[in-house]
Parts: sequence; C-alpha cells; structure tokens
Amino acid sequence: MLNLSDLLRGCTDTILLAALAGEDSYGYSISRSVQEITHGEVQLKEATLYTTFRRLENAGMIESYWGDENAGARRRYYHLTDKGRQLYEENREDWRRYSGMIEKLFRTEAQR
Amino acid sequence: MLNLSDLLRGCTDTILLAALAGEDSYGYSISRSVQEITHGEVQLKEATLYTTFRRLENAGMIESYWGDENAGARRRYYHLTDKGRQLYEENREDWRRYSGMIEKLFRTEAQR
DNA sequence: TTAAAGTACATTGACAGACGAGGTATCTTG
DNA sequence: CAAGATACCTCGTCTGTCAATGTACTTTAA
Repeated sequence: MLNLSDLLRGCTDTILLAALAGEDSYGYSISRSVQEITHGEVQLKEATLYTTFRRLENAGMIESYWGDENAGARRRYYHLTDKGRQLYEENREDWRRYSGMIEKLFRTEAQR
Repeated sequence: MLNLSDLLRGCTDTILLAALAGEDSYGYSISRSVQEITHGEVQLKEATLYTTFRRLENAGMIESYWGDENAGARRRYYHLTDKGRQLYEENREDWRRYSGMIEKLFRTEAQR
C-alpha cells in the first residue's frame, strides 16, 4: 500500500516552513491546523514534529522563543528566518518539478 | 533542501508497478527508461531497484522468470500479477489524494 | 589482442526520517 | 478531585534509500 508516512518523509520540513510563513506559531497549534486542513488525514506525530523543529533550527531555518503566556501551558514559538523563507520557496519549486516527474512515472507507457 | 531520495521513498514501488503495467520487463531496462522519462533527474539506484523487486515479489505483486537470451547477459523478467495491478490502481488513486493534500499544506495560510 | 566500457544482476552495511511509547507540567471542567 | 485538554520532549525501533562492492558476459576501440 502507498504509505503516507513514507510520502511525508521529506515533506515535513516544508509543511512546517509553510506553517510559519504567515506568522510565528508553535507546535501544538501547527499540528492541529495540519489536521484541520487535511480533514484529519495527515497527522504530524509529535515525535516527528519536534525532531523536525530541532533539525530546522540547527540549520538556521527557524528560531524559537518561549511565549509569555499568563495562562495555560508554556508554548515555544517558532519564527521563520530569511534563510528559512528562501528554503521554503525553493522547496515549493522543487516539489512542483519532482511531483510532476513522479506523476509521469506513475503512468503506463501508453499513457505517457 | 527538498531531497528527491526522500520524496521517492514510497513511490518506488508504484514506479515499478507502472513500468510493468504495459508489458513484462527487467531491471536494467526499467532503470534506463526511468532516466529517459525524467531526463536523467530520477535515477533508480540499483540497490533500491533490486530490493524493491524482492519486496514486491514477496508480497505477490510481481512474478519473475529468467529470459532465454541467446546473446548478452541473462535477464530476470518481471510480470505484474492481478494483485499487483490492483495495487497499482490503488496507489495511483492514493497519490492523487495525498499529493493534493501535501500541496495544500505547502501553501501559506493566505494562499489556502 | 587486450583493455575499457556497456549490459545485467545481486548483496551488505550505513544512514536518516517517521513514529510508538513513554514522560513532564499546567489548566479546565464536570 | 479525577479526567481530559493543552503543550512540550526524548529514546529506541523500523524501514526504504543508497554507496560500495562483487560477479559475469559482451561489445568496442586502441
């Protein structure tokens, strides 16, 4: 069966970058919004979510800071850096090219 | 950077199924045709190719037999089973759904 | 004629990303 | 006060991709 987890591999970075392209946000919120957008079909697992944040932060694509919540649990907010925004644009471009190629490869010879 | 190898993960099965949907073929030939179709951008590495063949054969999606070449190196041909053809159709359907969702997730909030 | 390149298949071990399972802490609600 | 929601984090496992390496035969060019 075509596995969503495998498809997601390599896409998670870009999903998070996209989520931060509008405004700063935090893990739990992004996780929920991803679920909403895909009607529950994609669920970024927490382990995946936080390891991806670490990876992106180490690479200088995002920066994090603790929010000053006066109520509720503490939140770690993430901010997209310039470098991160550039990567985001590149990844979207790459995705278009790559997904187009994959679609071509998924067709039978007759359909190409 | 958005990595083709990661994107390919989970797609390789379907690429091979697609390649066999028309007629029986063998590894080296499929490998070259994938390169041609993508203008050299996708190269199924041999290790990936042959482990994927094993996986699909163990799952009953393809069957293999040795060709009777009277010249040149021996070739192992693969044949798509009914089960494999069904999987192929399912995977194409899944890909459409999944890639659509990923595309949506790659947009900024404003673009959705 | 012989070395290099092409055809063709195969395996091993390393690597990296997704995830299950488990944990911590706070706040809200019945 | 217990249960569930909010919110974060980490460890170890699993699995697919790939680099490296090997085999064996054929074709081509020096």
